[in-house]
Amino acid sequence: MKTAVKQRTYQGEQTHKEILKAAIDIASAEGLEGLTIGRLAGELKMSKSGLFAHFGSKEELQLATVEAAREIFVQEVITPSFPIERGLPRLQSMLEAWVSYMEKSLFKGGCFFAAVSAEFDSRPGPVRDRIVALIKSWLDTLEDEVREAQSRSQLNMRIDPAQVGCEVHAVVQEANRAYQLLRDRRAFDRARQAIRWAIESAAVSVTPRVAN
Amino acid sequence: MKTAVKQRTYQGEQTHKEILKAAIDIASAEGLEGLTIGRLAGELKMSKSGLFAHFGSKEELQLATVEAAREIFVQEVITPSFPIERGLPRLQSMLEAWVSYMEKSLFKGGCFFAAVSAEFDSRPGPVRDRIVALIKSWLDTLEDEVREAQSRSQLNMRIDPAQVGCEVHAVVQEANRAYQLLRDRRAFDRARQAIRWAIESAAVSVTPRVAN
DNA sequence: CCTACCGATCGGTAGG
DNA sequence: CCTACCGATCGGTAGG
Repeated sequence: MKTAVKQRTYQGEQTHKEILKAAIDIASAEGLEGLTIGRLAGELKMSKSGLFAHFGSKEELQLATVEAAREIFVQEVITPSFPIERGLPRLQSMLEAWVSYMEKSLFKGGCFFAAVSAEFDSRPGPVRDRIVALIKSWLDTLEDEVREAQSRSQLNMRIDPAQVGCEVHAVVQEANRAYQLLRDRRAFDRARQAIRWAIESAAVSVTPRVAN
Repeated sequence: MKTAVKQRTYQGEQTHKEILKAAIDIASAEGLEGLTIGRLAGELKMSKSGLFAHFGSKEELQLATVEAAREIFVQEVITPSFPIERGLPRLQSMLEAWVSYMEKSLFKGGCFFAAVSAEFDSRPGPVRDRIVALIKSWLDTLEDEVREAQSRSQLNMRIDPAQVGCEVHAVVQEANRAYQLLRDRRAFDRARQAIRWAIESAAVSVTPRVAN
């Protein structure tokens, strides 16, 4: 009896995970609104209401999908950089992990957060609020590591940490867009190059972009 | 009789323009799929089928909306820079016009092309094809002006024009995203600053980002 | 430009 | 987890 219950709970959890994996894939390509319950049920060969039972509403499904995507992002991009020394080394490590993660094209539609942040930037509600908070927090993490690099004399004290954070964020996002739209894989190395220049030009002693 | 016909044609054209103006506004905020015929008809206080008569299908409406948005972009960003001397001056003029155009927030959801390119990057079809072609053409325009600046000895011959084109494109897109998502108006000046640095570090004689 | 429809699909519920 | 529904809305059509 006890085993059966446990079995069912384990099965339920597995199903839950499978649903969210498929949901991230669909949402990265067609958005969190394009993620309809019927579409998702069809993909998983489940009934609509069977799937629906796992979540109370479409909004709850969207929020759970955002959370699942967040966990993968943290695991792929942030956690591997924890052992790295703080300051410039960790900043570079996180940025390289981020570019690699995009280059691997883990999800059908590329970066999940790039897709859904554009989709929800004008749709008020808890889903937008959560997406905004996560992106803000990632920008803060980058900015903070720039500040740490300054305090360790790895970057010039006179540059604005927010400015450098935004610049590196910008070029990585551009790589995702260029790849998704133009299918140009050179976009990833361009992002790496742009990151190097953004960091070098903020260094304590500036190295020119090209030899003159 | 003839006047009446002309009148009706003129009226029809006016209505057509009004529809597309509203369509761009809705699509910039809620996407070209969120632009439903019922929603658009409601906004314009027309019947669904009355509005539908102007276009043969939803796809035709989407394509017409993309074209209308393109015309506004050309008029706001590209045309004003035609009188400017080619090379670095024209490049800077186009980029400043682009940032200003975003800062003005002409449409409800910010940059139309930022919104719909993210939405359609995984939806094959003529709408995606058209959006991709327009974005490709804008990137080519920027890259071409970098090349012109090189041939006029305003930028270093050893830098890659595509790299600089992508970088400036990236930082302007980042400004739109940051403003739409975080409502931080400093994003526009950060974009201007990032453009200056991208250009300065590609100049014939490099100026450091900060005085050392 | 309108009214009056069509089948399909949406999010969601009842009941098991 | 299922079948069998609900009202609302979707893109689109007929006929005027």
